[in-house]
Amino acid sequence: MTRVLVVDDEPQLLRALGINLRARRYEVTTAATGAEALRAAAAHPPDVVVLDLGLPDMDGTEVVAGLRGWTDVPILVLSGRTDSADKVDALDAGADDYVTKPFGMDELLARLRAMLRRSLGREELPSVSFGEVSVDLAAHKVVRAGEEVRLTPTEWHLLEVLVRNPGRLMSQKQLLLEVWGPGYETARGNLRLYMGQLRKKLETDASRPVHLLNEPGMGYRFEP
Amino acid sequence: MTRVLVVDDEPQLLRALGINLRARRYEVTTAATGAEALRAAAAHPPDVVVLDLGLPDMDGTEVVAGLRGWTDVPILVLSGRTDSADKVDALDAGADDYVTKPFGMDELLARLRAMLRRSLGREELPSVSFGEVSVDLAAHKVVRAGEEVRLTPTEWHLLEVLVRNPGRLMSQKQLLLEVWGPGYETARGNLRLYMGQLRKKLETDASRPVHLLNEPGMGYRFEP
DNA sequence: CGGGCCCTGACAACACCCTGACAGCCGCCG
DNA sequence: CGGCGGCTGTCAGGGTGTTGTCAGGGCCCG
Repeated sequence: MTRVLVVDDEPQLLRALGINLRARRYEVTTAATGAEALRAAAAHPPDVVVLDLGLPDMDGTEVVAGLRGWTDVPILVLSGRTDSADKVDALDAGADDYVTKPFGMDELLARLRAMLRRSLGREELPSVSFGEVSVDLAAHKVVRAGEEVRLTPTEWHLLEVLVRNPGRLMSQKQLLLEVWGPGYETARGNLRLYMGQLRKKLETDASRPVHLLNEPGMGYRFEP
Repeated sequence: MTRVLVVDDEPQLLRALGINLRARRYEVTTAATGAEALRAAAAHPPDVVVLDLGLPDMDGTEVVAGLRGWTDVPILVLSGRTDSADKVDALDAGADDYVTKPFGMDELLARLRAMLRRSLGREELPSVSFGEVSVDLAAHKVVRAGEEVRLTPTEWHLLEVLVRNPGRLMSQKQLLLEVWGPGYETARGNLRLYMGQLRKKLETDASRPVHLLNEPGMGYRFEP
């Protein structure tokens, strides 16, 4: 879930933002001062920060600078001041967007979506690790104990389906349908063969698998 | 130099923006219609787009969608409409920022800087090296063991796509689509041919490639 | 006309996929 | 207790598709 840190000293606004964000299924944490905001961000790195410039303890641009010192998290600045110079200062300090109060909640949410699209949109690493093996779904790469493992297309496809459903039991029919397509639901021998290949290439002891498990009569399960 | 594409149908505004941007050492190209903007962006990919929503030939969000179909270039939208719904539509269509007219030039420039900080920061790779070869993406130049290597346009295009995705497996369809465009998805023989040319020109032993690798049945991978 | 450049077709070598067969394991039943 | 059938893991062989490479022809441009 996407985590938003909202920094504002007005309880009203804080509450309104919290309600709206939570209703959109964001995870919201709040801070009322700059110092608190920096602590909260460090303790629990957010995916995006909404920051009111008018804080009681420190200047808004200082907060921006304090965050920028160690993180690239997108920062959306709220301010009551329409002065152009303030906007320029905040943006040049490292903020990503600047919205003046009063603002429409739907516009704010749209701007948040636009920012998140940029930072998360570059897809967070769909990389799964188990034992001495790590699977990078984006790069189509499998590394075991530092060395790259070569997989054939079918092996990869099967592994991908299993890894995308960690801990879940996948019936043979499901796996055959997903990897081989309709018409191969009966080729159970095939599945055994490729599961064996994967075990040989990925398990430390192929004869005693730990991650690629079989449930007799039911199907197979990937356990991270 | 940073390249800005400014799309607006008001000659005045176009001139004002052009003067201010060029004074800040941006490289500016302009377009007065949506169709022209799409052509210009395709011919000469910009680093950032400033787009007026009020164009004579097409709706602004269509232009955004047309760009988003193939590029992640940051888009800053200008509009005379302060209506909140318009902002939401444009941002959700894929725009990154929305500024209402009239606007302060310094604010616009600060917003441009903020957008460029994000996208260029992420872009990196002006030059990539592997083995005895170095590829300068900006200058369109390839040097091998100190000597310049001559590449044909298609060879270069293919190499560029591979180098921009280091370590990642690129499917044949992806490569064909990116290099030859839609309609050539089936011309797999072509891809083999040009991959061979690149290997012959860049690999030390073309028959035993180390950096331009094939994964049978899946695609090709560039390994630095 | 000559020179690049791009595309097509052909072929050998290779990698991959499927099939069939067999042994081990387990639970069931005679 | 022993035989039996179902399920699983493993191995080897033949068929099929893919890849690398070469040669040849069309196109554009100087």
